[in-house]
Amino acid sequence: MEEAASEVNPATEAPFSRRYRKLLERRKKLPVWAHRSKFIDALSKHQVVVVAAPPGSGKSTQIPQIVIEAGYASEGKQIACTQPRQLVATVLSRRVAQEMDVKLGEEVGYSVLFENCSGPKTILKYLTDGVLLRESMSDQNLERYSVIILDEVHLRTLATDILLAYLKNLLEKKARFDLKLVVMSNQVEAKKYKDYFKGARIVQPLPSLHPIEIVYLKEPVKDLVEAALDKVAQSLVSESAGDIIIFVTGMEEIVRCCSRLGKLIVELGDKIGCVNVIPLHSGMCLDMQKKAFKAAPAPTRKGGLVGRKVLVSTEIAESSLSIDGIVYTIDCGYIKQKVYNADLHVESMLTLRISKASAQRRSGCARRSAPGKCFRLYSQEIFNKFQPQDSPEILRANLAGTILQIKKLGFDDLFHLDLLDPPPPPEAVIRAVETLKCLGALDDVGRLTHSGDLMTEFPLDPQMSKMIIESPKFCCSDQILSIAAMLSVPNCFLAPMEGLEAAGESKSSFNHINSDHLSLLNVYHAYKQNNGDSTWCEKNFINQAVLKSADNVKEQLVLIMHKINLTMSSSDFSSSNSCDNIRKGLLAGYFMQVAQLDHSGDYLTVKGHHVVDLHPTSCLASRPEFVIYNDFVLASRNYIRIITEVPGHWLVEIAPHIYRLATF
DNA sequence: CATTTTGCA
Repeated sequence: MEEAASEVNPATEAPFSRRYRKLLERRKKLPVWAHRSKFIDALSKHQVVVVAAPPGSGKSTQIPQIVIEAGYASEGKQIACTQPRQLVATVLSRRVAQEMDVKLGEEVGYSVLFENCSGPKTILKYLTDGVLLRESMSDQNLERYSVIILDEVHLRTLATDILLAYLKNLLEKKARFDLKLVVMSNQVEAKKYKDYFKGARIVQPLPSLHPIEIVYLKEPVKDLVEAALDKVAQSLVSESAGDIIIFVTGMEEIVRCCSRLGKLIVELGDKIGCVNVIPLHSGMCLDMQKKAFKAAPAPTRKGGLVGRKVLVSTEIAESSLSIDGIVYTIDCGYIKQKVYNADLHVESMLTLRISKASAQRRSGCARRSAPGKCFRLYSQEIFNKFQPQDSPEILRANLAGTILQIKKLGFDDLFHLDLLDPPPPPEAVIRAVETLKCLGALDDVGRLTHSGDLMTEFPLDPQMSKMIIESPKFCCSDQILSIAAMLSVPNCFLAPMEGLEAAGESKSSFNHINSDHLSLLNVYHAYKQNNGDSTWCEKNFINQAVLKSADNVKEQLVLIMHKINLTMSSSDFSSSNSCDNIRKGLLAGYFMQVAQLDHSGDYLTVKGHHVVDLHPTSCLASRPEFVIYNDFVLASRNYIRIITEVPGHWLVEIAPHIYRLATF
């Protein structure tokens, strides 16, 4: 339906404060606003508008503002603006709240609400695509929103792909005449989204970019961290002022890079001004991450050398994070990704080449405030061989959790959704359905069971959700929730270069005789007993930020338990059979991830018959006949990681549909 | 003996 344009309040009638109106006046002078009226016009005539934006055009803050200004926040409905990353969402929230004269409301999970200053009405909400997808499970028509803005759609997270298909279906079956959808992607991919949503209109804002100079290496280098440091030194000493961002692949490189940087800065002495080195990765709490947005240090004395900020970051800073002041980007050209192989039923971490699009986003970080410079630690020839776009996550992910969500959303399977690209290979889907059937989430004909329905309430892997909903049967809900929380945050053990030995000792003090899961629980309990004390964490080489978030996760999981009326039945951890019960609880979810000791002394996974080894970090003292494992890591050898010993007869007891007496 | 990206509540 083409709704009447009269429903849209003209901007002038909107009850915005004087400060906000002034801001609008100023914004209208920026290039992107030259297309303001065109955008509003498109929005009033079309249900779907695709914004084909060059990076750095400021669309993530400006488009929502234009939408609000055009009066689409009326009638008690909200406007959702999704971002692929939580960090981006919260930072943008703050920024927009500051720019518009708007109160920052409560922070709910990962989303932030705004209140229009003239009244209590909620008008804009930044959230991640995953959260919006979860919301649609309980609010099938997404009735609470009048406009949904999907940002950075071209990054193609699993949630984005499913959301796109879901929203497309919602519009096509005409469930929401009044819903407006704004899809924001990069310029290259925009047409694809226009064609996907029939009748969509493309709007193209102008970039507000400074030029960027790109420098390639002529020869390949041995050590990327050293090569990066070389470029940092060069930028610090001989290039003009401006902050630096270094993209590396992982935590280990970040730690190494930061410590080398520290030394480098000392060596350079008074040739340079004050330098702040800021690591940026997911194992840091939000507050620490937000430090990245603080301005570089001021010169130590008047007329002294200008201070600089050096960010050492993973992927997390790559998309739409416009950190002001960055002038230099150093890009290693690699990314770490989890890739799932459905045939082998194995997930592995791979260090892969980035795409051209990704390389462009990385270099784009450096051109927000001034002309920038990007050092690429690879040659032009190598760049030419990069894939043009990022690989969609849906093609390389374990789909079990997604299929479960899709069932909950009321679709028979993935193939009934009109996906943007050809669907993932049938093997991947079959594997996922098989897994869900084993877990009892789907019945023989593939319908969602009661148990499966409960599982969809948890934002976790199906095995983990299963483990949780089964936990009351083994009187260990509290402990299982703690373990689930510990498993869903990054590794909490610190291993600094200096003090590696002490760190190892401290780690083994938490060891449980036959279970890494229980060792993790020991860490959690010790952390709680010490009230999260930071000196305790430091002394024990525990990453406080990680434990903090584990604690937070656990709290959320407890809330979900209450919400779905599952009783938190747990016995005291010190009771004699408590450890056995917890291990049974683990098995109730992870019975498909079992490995058995072979005659030859190797472990074989029960599913898939892969030869594996216990990961060297495991605390298991012996080599028991049966172990359950949390994950399967493909590295120099096949390792299973986070392991718990289980007696063979438990398998038959707890998963009789998989293990029969005859087998053992 | 080998250490892992990001996303959810």
